[in-house]
Amino acid sequence: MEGAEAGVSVGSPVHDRAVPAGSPSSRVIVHVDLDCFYAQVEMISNPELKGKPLGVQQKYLVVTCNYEARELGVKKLMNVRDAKEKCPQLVLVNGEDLTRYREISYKVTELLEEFSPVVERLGFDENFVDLSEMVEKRLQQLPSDDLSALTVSGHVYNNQSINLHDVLHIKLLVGSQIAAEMREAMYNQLGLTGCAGVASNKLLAKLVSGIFKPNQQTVLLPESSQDLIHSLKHIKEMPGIGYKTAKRLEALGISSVHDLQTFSSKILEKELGISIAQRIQKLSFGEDNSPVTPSGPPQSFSEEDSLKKCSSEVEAKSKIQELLASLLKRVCQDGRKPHTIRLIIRRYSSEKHCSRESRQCSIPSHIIQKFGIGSYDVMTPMVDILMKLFRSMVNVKMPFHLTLLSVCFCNLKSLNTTKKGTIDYYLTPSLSTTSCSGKRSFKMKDTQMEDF
DNA sequence: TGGGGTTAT
DNA sequence: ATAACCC
Repeated sequence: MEGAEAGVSVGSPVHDRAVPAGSPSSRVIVHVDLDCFYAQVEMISNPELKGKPLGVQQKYLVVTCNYEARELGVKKLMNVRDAKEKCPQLVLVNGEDLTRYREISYKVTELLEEFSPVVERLGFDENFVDLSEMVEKRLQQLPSDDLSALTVSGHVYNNQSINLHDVLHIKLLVGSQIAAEMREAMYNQLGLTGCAGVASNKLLAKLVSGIFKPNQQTVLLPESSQDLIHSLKHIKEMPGIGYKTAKRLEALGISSVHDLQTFSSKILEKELGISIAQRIQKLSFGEDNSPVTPSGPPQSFSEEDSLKKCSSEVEAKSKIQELLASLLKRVCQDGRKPHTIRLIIRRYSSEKHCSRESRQCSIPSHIIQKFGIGSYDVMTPMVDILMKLFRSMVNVKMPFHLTLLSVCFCNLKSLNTTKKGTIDYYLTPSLSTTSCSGKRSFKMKDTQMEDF
């Protein structure tokens, strides 16, 4: 029954709405969430840290910490001074350089992609995987009447009992087994522990993954989804409802999930716009039809540094050079070439919610060509471009006070899709030179094969 | 609040 | 280019 529903409807849009949407083909989604990821990476790098309360520090904040530290009262995003006061034995490591975290983060995503290619990253430490197809295959290969041998892996939300005659229960149960295999693989191959949540959509999978917390997993059966969403004490805890939307909802007298469920749709649409209103009101019922969108390689690379005070052009230039140098290494390893560069600043302001300003421009093609090679200095012309962007935002003849500088490369294009068939393509240095440790793997090879 | 990311407008 | 969201 699922295969027939997957087809694209040929009806008019009007009919698509009137018809019950071709019935909601049931999905099995897993949300995988690593335990205090940065702290885990640090303990792998330096095993002597294991067993001690450990915090990862960025500037004056403890951005994350291990469970030993949490038991002693340290919280995420806690001020270093407060953390040291609460927990004088706290060991701190600097986590401002994200390189190792980023590398291991992508190893986790790649490991999950081996189970099913449909993996969506959320930050460095969370992934969604659509297990629907895998579950179908496993059920088809099951010896006919052997359902009674199936067992759930991990916890069942609410301790709800499983009905082996209910096909949705069976699918989710198989999903829980795959989730356990994923966590086993993460531990055996990468030494990482994490939680998993299995449910029929991303919202519910994410919410249920946090129910049993370090290194455990939970499956949500459909009959308990209302209990799960009503366990949220405030709508701000609903993924997809952020700070701004929560404030606007509160102004309307909406603070609980139940408030949002029962609020007038018409008024909500008028207040928030039809798009946000309809999306978040569906979320309040636990409904989320958003697909698991494969993340693939990153869309952008950026490096930023927050500063106490940057008030001269010379200071800015030297920071920008640092940021750019790191970015160039990353871009070189990636193998793709950025066609756009952006400079972002944050100006000091007493209490206004610190917003950022940015200016971007395309990178001249003669510079793009030079990205892979070491013989030509790409720093100098890029710094010149960035300083022009800088002066277009900051009047350097007037006093200024910046608290953040950031450089972003985006609009990344693969070598083999840009101007293929031109002489440039065959002469592109980074495919033949040794200056760049070509970290490109089979994905690039696939597209190259298609091209030839 | 750090140092990242994404999508929508 | 900004604003919202996520971690």
